[in-house]
Amino acid sequence: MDKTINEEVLIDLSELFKVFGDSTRIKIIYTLMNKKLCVYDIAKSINCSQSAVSHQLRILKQAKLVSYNKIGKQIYYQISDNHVEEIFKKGWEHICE
Amino acid sequence: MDKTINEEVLIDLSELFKVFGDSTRIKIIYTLMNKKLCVYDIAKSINCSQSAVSHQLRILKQAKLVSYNKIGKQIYYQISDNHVEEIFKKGWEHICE
DNA sequence: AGAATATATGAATATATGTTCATACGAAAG
DNA sequence: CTTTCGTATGAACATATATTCATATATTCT
Repeated sequence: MDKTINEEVLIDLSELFKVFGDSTRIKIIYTLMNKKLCVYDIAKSINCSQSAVSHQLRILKQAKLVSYNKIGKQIYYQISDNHVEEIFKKGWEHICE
Repeated sequence: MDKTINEEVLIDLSELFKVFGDSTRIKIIYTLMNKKLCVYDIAKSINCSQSAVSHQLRILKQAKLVSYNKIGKQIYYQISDNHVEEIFKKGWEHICE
């Protein structure tokens, strides 16, 4: 393996997939597809504690898989770009075949 | 979230991505793209011990991401289907933009 | 059959990770 | 300005995971 060019990218890639590789986070991603939701609604939707969701949202934010904007007291989260949904869908296809 | 239909699939999906979410495994996948290799050559290629590679190959086999066939003493591994490369590439695109 | 080679496996260890609980922070409303 | 609501955060705990080391298994070659 060409260390200078690829190794670092491969590590980044594994870290990207690691973010998708948790059931809470993948549920959050799924829940946010095509809509914005605040933390409380995400938690309710995936039947998980507010705290756990908040922790996982932090990881999703750091990985730039979700973005957010504030409206009043609430913070609305959304999928940050199309790649996220594409990766999700490719995985989904693999599962469902 | 519709528990009866989707929750289980989402868990499966997270487990699929979890397999991609390790640097050793993603290196193995990358190394196997477009070619078959035996365990020793994989290990040499990604600069990792034979044992560690073997352990990770087991996980990749279980997830049906790689398949293999025996030739003499050696076992040649390969990517099991196109989805694997597509998922890899989608992630790669996300990283490199 | 015995030696050598290729791979797999189990136990042990260290590390990483996710959840819970308690609490802090910040904004809006009264 | 105090209370309330929504969210974030830190510590603690339990669990999961990856690697190493030693060894087992299996196949080929002499």
